[in-house]
Amino acid sequence: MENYHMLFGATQPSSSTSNSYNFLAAGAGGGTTSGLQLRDHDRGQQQVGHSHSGGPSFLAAELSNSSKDGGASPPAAAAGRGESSAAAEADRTAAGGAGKRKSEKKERRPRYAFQTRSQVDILDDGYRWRKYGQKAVKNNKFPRSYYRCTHQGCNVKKQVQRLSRDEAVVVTTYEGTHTHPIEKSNDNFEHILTQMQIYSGMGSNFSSSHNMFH
DNA sequence: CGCTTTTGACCCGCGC
DNA sequence: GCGCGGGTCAAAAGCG
Repeated sequence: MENYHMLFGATQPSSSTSNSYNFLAAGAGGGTTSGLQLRDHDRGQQQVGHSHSGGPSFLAAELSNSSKDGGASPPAAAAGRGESSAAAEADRTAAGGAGKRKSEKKERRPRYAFQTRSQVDILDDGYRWRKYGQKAVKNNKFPRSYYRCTHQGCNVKKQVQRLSRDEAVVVTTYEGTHTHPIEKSNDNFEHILTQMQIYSGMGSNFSSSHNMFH
């Protein structure tokens, strides 16, 4: 499909009081990353959706606006104990004491947030995910679910959360890029569009859906 | 049977 | 230094 390049006006760097409302992920070939406020991210998104040009990417606002986390959140960085996956982490080393995080070069993990309106929490994006955790976050009444791509060597993670404010809105945050092709046909992708509508918290008039993907 | 989900514990960074 | 909040692991249960 084409690229639905919808960049937002980007707006100003806000960061002033209240929620952070900036960053977004651009999608598609014309992708433009506008100011992302997320952490690393260097590869500038290499197609999230594989050959399909990534598909729509949107941003999410207010994932947690309590006191901390004005918009940036700790980059994960493989904490956990013990080894974890092969990919590159190893930092923690055996010394349980201070896990200094030196890592030299491999830490680039782009993050993309989408905000969609859907009745089902997990949208089928063509990849297979295994849930590895679920936690309740402070300001939301709905728990946040953590998924990881099951493909070997692919450390893409994703977390899904529903806003307590709008039960209809589901925020999906992807972290990392897939290193393998999708296993499902993309036709399905259209199907997923049927079950949700892209929702933009800021503009609100992104035209409403369906028209953009035909 | 194999794999996914479930669920409590653990761990870590940061704020106080 | 302690506590909170959040992210991940790992063991057992569930489901196809």
